[in-house]
Amino acid sequence: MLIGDVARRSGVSARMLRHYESLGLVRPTGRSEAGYREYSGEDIQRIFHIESLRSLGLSLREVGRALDDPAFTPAELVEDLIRETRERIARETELLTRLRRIGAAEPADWEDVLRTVALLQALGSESAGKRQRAALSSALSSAGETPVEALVEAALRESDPNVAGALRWALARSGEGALAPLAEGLASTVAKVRKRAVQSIAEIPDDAATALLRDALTNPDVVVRRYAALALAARGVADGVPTLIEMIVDGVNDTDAADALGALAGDEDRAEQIAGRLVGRLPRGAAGAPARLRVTQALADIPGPTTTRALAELSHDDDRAVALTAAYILKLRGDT
Amino acid sequence: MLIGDVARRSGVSARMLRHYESLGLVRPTGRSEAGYREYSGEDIQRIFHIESLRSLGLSLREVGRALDDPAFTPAELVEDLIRETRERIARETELLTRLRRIGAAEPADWEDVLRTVALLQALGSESAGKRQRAALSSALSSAGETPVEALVEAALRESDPNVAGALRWALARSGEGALAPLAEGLASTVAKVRKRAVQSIAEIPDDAATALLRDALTNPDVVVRRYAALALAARGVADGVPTLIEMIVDGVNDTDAADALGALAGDEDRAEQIAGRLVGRLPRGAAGAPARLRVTQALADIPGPTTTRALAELSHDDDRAVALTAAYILKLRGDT
DNA sequence: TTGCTCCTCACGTCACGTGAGGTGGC
DNA sequence: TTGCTCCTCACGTCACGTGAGGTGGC
Repeated sequence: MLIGDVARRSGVSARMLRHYESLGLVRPTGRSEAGYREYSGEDIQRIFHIESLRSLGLSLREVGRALDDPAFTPAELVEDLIRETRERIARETELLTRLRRIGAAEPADWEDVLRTVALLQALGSESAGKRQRAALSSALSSAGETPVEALVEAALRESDPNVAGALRWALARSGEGALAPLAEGLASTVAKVRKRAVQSIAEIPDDAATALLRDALTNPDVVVRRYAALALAARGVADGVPTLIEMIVDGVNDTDAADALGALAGDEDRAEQIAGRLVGRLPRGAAGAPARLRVTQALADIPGPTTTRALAELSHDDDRAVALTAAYILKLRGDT
Repeated sequence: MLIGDVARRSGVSARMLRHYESLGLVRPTGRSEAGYREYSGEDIQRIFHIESLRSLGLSLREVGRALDDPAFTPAELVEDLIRETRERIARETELLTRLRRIGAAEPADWEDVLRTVALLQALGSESAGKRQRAALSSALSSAGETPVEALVEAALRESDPNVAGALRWALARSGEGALAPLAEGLASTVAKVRKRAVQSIAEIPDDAATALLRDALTNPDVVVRRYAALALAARGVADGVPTLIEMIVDGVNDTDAADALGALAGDEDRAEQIAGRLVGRLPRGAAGAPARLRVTQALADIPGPTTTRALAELSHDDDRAVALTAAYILKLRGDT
């Protein structure tokens, strides 16, 4: 078969067939009188074998060794090819993410692109100072210029508290785009990521963030629920009251929780409800004394008759610290 | 700054800096008396810009246009880059799958590799004939030579009934490796894939396949449950009896289901149980007559006193077809 | 005779690396 | 003086594409 036919059937150009020959990969079995290359069936088989190996990513040199050097065994090379392919995929995937973020920022010119590339690079930098500057510059730039997803990713990854603060501030100013990826962060398998997610959401003022915090009250992670409850209380939303009360009973961040309850107790009806719930969770006995003391202290910020009655009773508590505290609070309230 | 310093700080080799210059990308602002290139701060900025754009996958030519041609706007090019990156990832992912399958077959030499490549290619071919030949040759080759995952993938995708049969046969002979990916097929979102998966498992004789079929009895897809029940009955496993009875009542593949029940009724106790369940599901009234007829016909294959009593009653059924059929079966059984 | 195929030789592409042979600055 | 840096010119790499200029077969 002449070279043109072989090229047509194999999909390998005549130029490449000659190139293969010059590398010693396929040597046509014969030549016609006029010097035309004549490929035999075996030659064509060989060409298909070359193409098969090339389709796996072998270089022409490697193909040559594979077909002619019996000591050149596949195991190791195939392993290398797998590793290299994985690495390429990882790199390309990372590139795709960056490109998508740049595209999403709808750059008007290449300067916009360069700014975004620099920002993304700085957000992912090893240097906390660079990350900090990037976060601040992103917070100060006008909305839509920074890829929000990248900010969220950085905020969920950031361990430096100063940088984290700057990133949350930038997120709070970045518009609604942040909430969806932050909601994903709440479902992360990594505890720190979940915590950073709820902290970031807590600093976003709008109603959608509030709704997300409400959802977070049913998050499987108690840390998330606690942050959500505190943040909701600061917005005047009482849905997190049971969580806040548990925090007081359990002695976890109990002064913050007590402050939050106090803030919610501005409304008279709600104050009565909170007082009732707090009193209902008063632990009994000597073992319960520390928790009883915390609940007593929390009652200090809750007005209303239920609290007053409870404090009067607590002022005769078996535990001296509880009794003294209750009496002191009662005196301060001036409604003994 | 001289070229060596610039190279060290920017990570771009001196050779490449000269190359950039020859392409007109960065021209150092000055030259020393001895002809040394002197780069200014702006030049270095420019170099970083070049590297930023190259990191996005722009060619040097594209970088040049981006930095110098105001009409060359990013939107379109970024879109193209995204598309091309996606395509590369898709290709690389496909390559990785092939490489992994080849590696898993543990080829001793490159001939093994070539055989596997050819087989994978044939299994994915457009030509049903090629797929058929590949399936048969894989079924006839010794175990471990064919990447089982590829066979499963082909079997779950195959619409030609002949090829599908050959693939299921190959799978049945391929060892246990097939069950895990077939189990995934049972959970596919595509109905046809689920059906092909259960049909393939049904042809694998070992106990693990039987266990998988048992699990399949609780599959959300009724089609899967039915195939599983039929296959289990053929293995003497009675767990699918309720499904088989529903098939008879609903008139879906009811003769196969009746045969399956008959096969299970070889055991005396089980025959009584099946008969009891069948009689319990006898629909009443004129509207139920067709289903009643199917149940009656199914009872023909179930021995035992419960069946005999039920048939005696059915032989006086209001529906003439039911009554005649019951009477006829009773007569055949010879225990009127 | 015409159009097609084949031949060899060789340059171009892309983003570089690596010399060779020579010179300037500390 | 020595070692370092810089200069220009140019070839090599990898897997090709694309001629140019010439010839053979139907």
